[in-house]
Amino acid sequence: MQSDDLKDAGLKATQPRLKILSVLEQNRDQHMSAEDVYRALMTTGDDLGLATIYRVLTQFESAGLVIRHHFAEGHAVFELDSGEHHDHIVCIDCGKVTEFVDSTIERRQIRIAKEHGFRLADHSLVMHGRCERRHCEHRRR
Amino acid sequence: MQSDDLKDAGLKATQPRLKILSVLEQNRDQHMSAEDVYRALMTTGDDLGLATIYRVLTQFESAGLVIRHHFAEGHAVFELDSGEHHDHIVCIDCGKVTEFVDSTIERRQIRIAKEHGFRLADHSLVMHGRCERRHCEHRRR
DNA sequence: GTCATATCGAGATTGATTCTCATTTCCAAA
DNA sequence: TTTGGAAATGAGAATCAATCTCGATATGAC
Repeated sequence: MQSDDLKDAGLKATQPRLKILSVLEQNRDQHMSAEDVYRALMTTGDDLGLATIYRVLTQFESAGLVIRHHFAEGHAVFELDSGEHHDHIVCIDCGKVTEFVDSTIERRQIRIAKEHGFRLADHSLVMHGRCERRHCEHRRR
Repeated sequence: MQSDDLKDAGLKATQPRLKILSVLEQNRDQHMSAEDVYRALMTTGDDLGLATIYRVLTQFESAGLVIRHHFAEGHAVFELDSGEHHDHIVCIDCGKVTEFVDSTIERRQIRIAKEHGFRLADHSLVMHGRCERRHCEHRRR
């Protein structure tokens, strides 16, 4: 049950937090911005304050429930932490995000980081390109 | 001569643009934010408006003179386009940026992108990690 | 149920960046 | 060289995402 997830994370199981967690679970395949979560809750009649969304998402991040990404130039996006590491390709034009894992790159990544004096403990890798035209119908907001 | 660089790029060779270009050239090894450029010019007594810095950097980017990066969460940084492609590792703690090129990763990168329907024409790759403690003295602003 | 405490929400605030528009600069033609 | 008009600049207002403040409210241990 979700309220246990929250308690395990050391957070009280409040209505707002449960609602936000629920939205994230219903959109496991998406990367949602705070604004996205806000709007999703609006449509179901749960209008939480935007400040709360930001605060709770940050708490979730600290608790290891979600991962925060800074893909595009603008706003941060969040995804539930599945526990399975993966990297991302982001379309420069439409913002579409695709996940992938490539063991060759994983390996070299760690090696290169080490060569340059970096510990990749908390690593992430983002590639930027342009996706096929047909995906670009929904332009970046 | 710098004014020719500007003209070749289709930009009038104005004083502000020459000054900004000059700052970037004097800091080829750095990644500078608009604010950094602003402060650098302050110290030499050339106080351009911050709006001008932002506007000119954007023009330089469109003209292909500089590359804009969005490494950390906050502000964008710029570097003169050397024409030689390279990728970056950014320290999560102090913001230190290191450049590298790895042909294995280059190759797989293109392959992976293609497999996922992306054209990597204008690609960039950023890794995030933590650099050796001793580099972290100058904390991120 | 009661209470101390954690949490919430609305609105103010911040920080980076962009926009507006009156003034200034550039440059090519006279 | 002077001049006219387009392009560029600067100061400050506006914007946008995100954070902070603080009085009001909900949570959960007792």
